[in-house]
Amino acid sequence: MRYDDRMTLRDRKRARIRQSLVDAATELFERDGYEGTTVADIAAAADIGTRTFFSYFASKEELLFPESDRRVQACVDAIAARGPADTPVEVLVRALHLTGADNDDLTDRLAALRMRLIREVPAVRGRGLQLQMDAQQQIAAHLAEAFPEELDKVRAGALVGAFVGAVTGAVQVVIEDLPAHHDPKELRSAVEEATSMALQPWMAHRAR
Amino acid sequence: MRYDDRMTLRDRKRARIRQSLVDAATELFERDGYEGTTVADIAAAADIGTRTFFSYFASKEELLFPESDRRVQACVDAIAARGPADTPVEVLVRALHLTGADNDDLTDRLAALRMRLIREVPAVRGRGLQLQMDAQQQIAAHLAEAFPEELDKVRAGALVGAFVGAVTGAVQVVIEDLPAHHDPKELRSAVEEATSMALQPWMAHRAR
DNA sequence: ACCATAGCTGCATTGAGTGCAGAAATGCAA
DNA sequence: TTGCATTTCTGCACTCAATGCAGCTATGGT
Repeated sequence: MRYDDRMTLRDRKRARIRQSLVDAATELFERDGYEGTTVADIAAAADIGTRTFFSYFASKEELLFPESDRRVQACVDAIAARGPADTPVEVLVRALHLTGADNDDLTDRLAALRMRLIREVPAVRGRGLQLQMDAQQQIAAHLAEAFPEELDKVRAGALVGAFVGAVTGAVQVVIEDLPAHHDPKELRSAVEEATSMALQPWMAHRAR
Repeated sequence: MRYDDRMTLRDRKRARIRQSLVDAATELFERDGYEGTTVADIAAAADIGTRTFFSYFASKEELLFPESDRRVQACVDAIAARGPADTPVEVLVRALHLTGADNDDLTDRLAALRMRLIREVPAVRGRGLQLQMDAQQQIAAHLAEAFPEELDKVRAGALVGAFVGAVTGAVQVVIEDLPAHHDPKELRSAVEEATSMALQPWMAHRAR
């Protein structure tokens, strides 16, 4: 038996189908819109039974947030990789900058679609916010653990919440003001600008 | 025609039915749980047709957030009522403290239920977060307008986001650590503690 | 008392999501 | 390869939220 296939056949097949569901959904959402696409359509496009869809994704919205864990994991890793002289704020700034900049080329199309649907479809926005809150909580827990002397759990929650809230609040304003048909690159740079603007107070604090 | 009845009969009737829907929902959610209660049940308890329910509330979740505008309005008013020497941070701290403290006696039961369901039911949490974001955006817009020299729109978004995010992040941690069967008063004081803890960095800034 | 209109209602329909039970595919051992 | 145990897939039936429509009822103004 080969070892370098990192999964059993079952798992590889499963991963393949999962991916093809995301691909099919991306395609269909772009063509017919989110509400105009049914789960049955997506399942059919990926050639599985409608019922089976729900053993891959718990809901239609989840399709837009595959690997939501990855970003959180990256943050947690960034916290774990802190230097001995780092302050919580420094670590957090690094972690969040990193999170905002992880756009792989492959996921780019999905990311753009997601951004648009978060604006337009309440159900999607709701799910996205929920995932964000969950991520915040995990990050806060790890941060509190990493700096047991400087931060208790509640303070860590407040700190992370303030950071993420600042970025989100700034990005939201920027997105709203963007012309309806914007260049994806334009959005990307606008988000980056908003992010650094939001984090600026803390950066100044760091430079003291 | 009497003038002191501040609405037409139609509107008073409508308001009465709306309230009785909220009351019925509160009752039923407490007794049978959120998922265990159908919209049809609620409509029946308020003695209206199931179809009619949706002309009062756009969705089942809305029942838990009646008058979500009131809080926003209070914040906006607080901004409008600023003194000439106030800084954005000072105004915002006042506005948010006020928002957190507006528990009327009558809405108390609903507020407790809402808090619980936000924790337990994803759909409710999602809706709550959405309303929060909308509120943030409105507040940010007004704040930017009130301090055109100190803040542009993006910075206002970041500032408000940071405040609300800090409070929310802190509160979330507190709520999570609370024993399953907690005294409502306990929760209330915990939330207040978390709030002031979250706002502390800015209060210090103000005191300089 | 009358009429125009706003609001209420039942009916039918769509689509998400779940439970269940049988069929099919897979992993494993001989 | 064959056979067996277990996981996964799938169709079917069902519940419930939500919407469109068409007819009915109640209200407000004259």
